[in-house]
Amino acid sequence: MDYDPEIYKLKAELCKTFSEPKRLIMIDALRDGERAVGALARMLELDQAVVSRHLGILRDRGVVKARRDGTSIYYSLSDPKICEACDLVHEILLTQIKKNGELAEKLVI
Amino acid sequence: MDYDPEIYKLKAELCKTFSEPKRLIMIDALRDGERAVGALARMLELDQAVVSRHLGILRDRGVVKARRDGTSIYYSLSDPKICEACDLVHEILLTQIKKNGELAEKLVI
DNA sequence: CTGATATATACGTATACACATATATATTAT
DNA sequence: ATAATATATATGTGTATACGTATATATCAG
Repeated sequence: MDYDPEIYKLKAELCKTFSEPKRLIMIDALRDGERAVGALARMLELDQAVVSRHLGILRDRGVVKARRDGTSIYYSLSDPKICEACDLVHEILLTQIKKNGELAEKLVI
Repeated sequence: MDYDPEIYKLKAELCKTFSEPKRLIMIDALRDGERAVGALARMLELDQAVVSRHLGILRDRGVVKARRDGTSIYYSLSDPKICEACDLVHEILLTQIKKNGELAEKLVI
């Protein structure tokens, strides 16, 4: 079997980018289009430094791209497939919750 | 905006499950069907304890399920969507690499 | 019950990450 | 040049996680 470790390391790093609740919320908030850092911070009621740091991480991993306009920096998703991936994770989670619900019912009986 | 923190926490935990190269390799190794712990360890040339621990993490997060047969425990993917999600991550990564390649070419010129 | 095989876990250690706070940088207007 | 606004980063701290090694548990054959 030839599982190229380098590729899997990169994939894991990309997944790690999605492994933080606030970053996932930010990604969803960027679905409708670009947002400036401050706008995102206010919208999500998060500290400016926190938003900036998380956006920096997303940018370093190529998940979002930045565009400067004056003093503001606008961030947007770099690939529509990122939304698809998040949707899939959502579906997987819903399936899990549903299964657990059924299991809970069985245990109650 | 109503971003339910609980849901995003669960999503992030699920993504965290995918944030480890060895776990991603294991998931791919389980695409063809169930495998016992020892078989996986030999196949991937990993320590038994390491494989067991990672499988335990995947199991706790509902990514794989376990079936005992004698002294062996066979693990398999719990949801085909997990493969789809990994495929999407792979595509996103390839797109990134391609973009970086183009950028590199531009820089060379 | 004993030994053999398969799997899981406990412990110590090193590393990575997220946060709060404070500070630095960059751009524009005056 | 200076002030104002927007964004980024540095530092210290607590927490999580992955590993290697050793050990524990579970199942079966005899």
